[in-house]
Amino acid sequence: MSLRHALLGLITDEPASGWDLTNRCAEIFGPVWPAGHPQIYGELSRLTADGLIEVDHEGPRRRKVYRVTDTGTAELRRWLAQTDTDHTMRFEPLVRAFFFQHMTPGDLTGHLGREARYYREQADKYRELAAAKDRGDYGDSPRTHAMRITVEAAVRLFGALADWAEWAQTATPLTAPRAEGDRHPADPPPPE
Amino acid sequence: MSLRHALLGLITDEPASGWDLTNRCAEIFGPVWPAGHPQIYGELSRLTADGLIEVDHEGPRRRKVYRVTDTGTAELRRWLAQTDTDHTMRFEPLVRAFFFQHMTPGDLTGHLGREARYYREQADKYRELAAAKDRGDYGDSPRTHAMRITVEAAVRLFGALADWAEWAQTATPLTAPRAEGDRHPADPPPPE
DNA sequence: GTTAGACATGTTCTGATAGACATGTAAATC
DNA sequence: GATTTACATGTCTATCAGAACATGTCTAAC
Repeated sequence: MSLRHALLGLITDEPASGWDLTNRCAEIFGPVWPAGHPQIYGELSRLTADGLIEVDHEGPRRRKVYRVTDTGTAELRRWLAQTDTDHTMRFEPLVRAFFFQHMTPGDLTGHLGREARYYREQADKYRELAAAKDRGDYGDSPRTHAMRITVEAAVRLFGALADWAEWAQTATPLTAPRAEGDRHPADPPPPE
Repeated sequence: MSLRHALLGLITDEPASGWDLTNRCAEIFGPVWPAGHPQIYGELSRLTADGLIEVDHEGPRRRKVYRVTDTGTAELRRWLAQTDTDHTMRFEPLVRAFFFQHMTPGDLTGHLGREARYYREQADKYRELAAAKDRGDYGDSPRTHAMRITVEAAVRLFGALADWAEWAQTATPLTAPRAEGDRHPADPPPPE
């Protein structure tokens, strides 16, 4: 359950409302840790109950602004320093890739083309996020250097996938030799 | 829910039991789509009920061997050809990385060192998997070329992360200039 | 013979996730 | 004045994932 710590981290960076956090999660974590507002509001209640954050009501609207407590800061740092982290990466496209052999060459290259475009977009998105930071678009407080390191990770990650998809498109007409009696599902049935 | 299709794909490659599939999932998909045996056995029941696979009892032990049906093959190909795929990559380390600024330089470099080692190991693991395939260690049926493409994706993915962690370690003593009144949580409190 | 380790298959419970449902306000445009 | 869009906060329910619980067999070593 790292949404808990993601929220704790964002609130530590600066106080924010549930609405803010919903948007910032979508923008910053995007596809690496998706979370809808139902989850976020629920987790905020729990964090408040546990005393890791506290809430102030602000403005004419009943807008709730959350601030981190000392306990919360301590917990964030404990989480960051943890050595036994979870490296699980749940990533369907890679699962799918294991079965590319069952696609026809045409299907496959079309598919890889779309993947390449998508990953390139994601890499660009994070590059843009870093640039926006550099311009100070975000009310720039502490996170500068560290932010750049992180964004670099995301850029490399998506960049590597984009490179791969482009390489795989040209490198692979799926014409690998096949064993006897080992028909591709897309092949016409053999004559009797 | 792509475990369904992962299993369908593996069974299409060759008939297998729940035990086989549990091990193959762990070995092949490893950290990109983890699945324990409770999930796998459950999904196999559902796949059987839906007529996508069928089961034979084999040997003295009540070992159940699953085979794909024609309906199952069709469903696999439908899934592969889908254009609106889910690109979500649930990846906690990247979430954590967004809050590196809250770590002390020492903590951070130690952390990055561990990350680098782990990712390098994963990349090597997939490289080895590809090499084993090339040697025909796996009773090599159809998946050769396609397998290599996939493994290449995994190698690049983990390789990019390893490169990043190594780069971040040397490139970043976390000494970025900080704004006035913007204390690092790990700093000693300022004198009164 | 018995014990240990690999093989093999399930259920159950708890927590995480995602989509749908539900409500209401402030500001800007028409 | 009415409508639309963005802001803002929640609940409910179904499904999914993961850990623990539970059972039993075959094979090889002792």
